[in-house]
Amino acid sequence: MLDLGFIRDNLELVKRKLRERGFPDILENFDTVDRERRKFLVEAENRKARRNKVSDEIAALKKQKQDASALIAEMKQLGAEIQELDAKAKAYDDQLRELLRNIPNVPHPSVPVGSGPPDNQEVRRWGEPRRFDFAPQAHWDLGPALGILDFDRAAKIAGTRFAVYTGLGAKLERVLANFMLDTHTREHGYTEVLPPFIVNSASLYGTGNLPKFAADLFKLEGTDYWLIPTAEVPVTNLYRDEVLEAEQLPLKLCAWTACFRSEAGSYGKDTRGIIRQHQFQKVELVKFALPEKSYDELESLTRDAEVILQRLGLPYRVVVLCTADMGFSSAKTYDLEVWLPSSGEYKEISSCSNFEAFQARRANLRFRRGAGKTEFLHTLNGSGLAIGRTWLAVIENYQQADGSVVIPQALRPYLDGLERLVPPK
RNA sequence: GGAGGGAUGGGUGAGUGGUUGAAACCGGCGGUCUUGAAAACCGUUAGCCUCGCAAGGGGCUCGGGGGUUCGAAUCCCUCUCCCUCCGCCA
Repeated sequence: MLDLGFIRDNLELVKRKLRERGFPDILENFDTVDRERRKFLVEAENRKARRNKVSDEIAALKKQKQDASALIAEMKQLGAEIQELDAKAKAYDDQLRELLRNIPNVPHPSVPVGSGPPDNQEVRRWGEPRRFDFAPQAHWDLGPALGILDFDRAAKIAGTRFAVYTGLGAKLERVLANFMLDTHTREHGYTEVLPPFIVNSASLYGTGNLPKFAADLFKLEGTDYWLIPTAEVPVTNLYRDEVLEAEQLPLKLCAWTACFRSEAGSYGKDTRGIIRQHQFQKVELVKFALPEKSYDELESLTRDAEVILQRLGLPYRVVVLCTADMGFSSAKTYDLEVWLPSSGEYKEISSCSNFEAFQARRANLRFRRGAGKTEFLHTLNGSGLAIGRTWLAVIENYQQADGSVVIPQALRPYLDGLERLVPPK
């Protein structure tokens, strides 16, 4: 949510920024609704001031056992007027809130203006894609051949866009989570959190997933419970409606969770393999930061996520998303894209964003400097990393001509020294 | 799932229709005293919206929403959450 006063004072600027994001008409009614709301509000409040004053007079008269019926009759009339004006003010207020809830964040000035993914800009590259002297296989062939991935039975027990990991495949998934969590908690100063995988709708409003993106989520029938699409939702909402001390910031949390996404509207996209699943696991990094520090924190959070790819020896690049490709709540986003030899391209494996005060306003996340006034803090998060996509990146990048997969050095201590996955005879 | 009890400011906790936006205590902040600190004492200490160039007004908020009333923290309805007991259960 944007600040109401900010929109009012910078209407043309905000309109231009939102046009760049692909929301050209969203503020069309803002000025009218804002003015009407305040008009009725002021009229109602003037009458309420009168009512409060007279109520005291009535109380005083009653105390002295004097007649107050004339005043009471007048107030009855006034009360009716107030009710009417309140209703009008509320109607415009509801309209304004609805409007505010549906306005995306304003991009940071450093974000490239663009109209789609081709306008994203590469920031840096790490690692050299390996040269294969054979045709590298895709993970959806390698995995089943190694006996560590089973799509057919997943389709039977659940449906499409699900996978079953078996044997060392399941263990590799588990071990990747441990490796990531250990790195972030031991070396990067994050505190581990294990939140619920189910949240209420208020939490989803807080992060900006609702009301606009309900179709992307799984809802539990007949309840106000939703499966989380990312740990960002429960973890960002941890301190909802609370006031933190400035000294606590930046507060750095990391969480392993399963994530659930309906993937409505992605038909035909990434249909093979485990790239796009209804359920996947992710280690998420979340920061609560001082406003003046949040862009430094975005850089360091992105670096924290990159370290995982570097330790695993997976080539990647960092891309800054253009205005049209950013998520609804974000002011600036870096995507980390890992090299996939089977498709010969870089594929998103992490998304690191600064939301500035956008989520903080929605979730009422504040802090205080000393005895000063409360301020909204800034929230950030990024995948560190998506585990399923890391799993397949390891399998594909480390595959050998004989169908085996070499285990990256960094993971071997987690796998009892195992050096290689070998297909069964 | 059944029965009962509760939700008040940063915290504990008074308050059952009319200067109670809210006592008291604790905590926080400022000050007096002190070589310094502690103690003691004094003062101060919510948020949001809105009018105004400002100074300064006004409105709303006692878990959320609705209602009764001239007037609601106080009465009614409803929802949410928490606690206790019973049942069930990893």
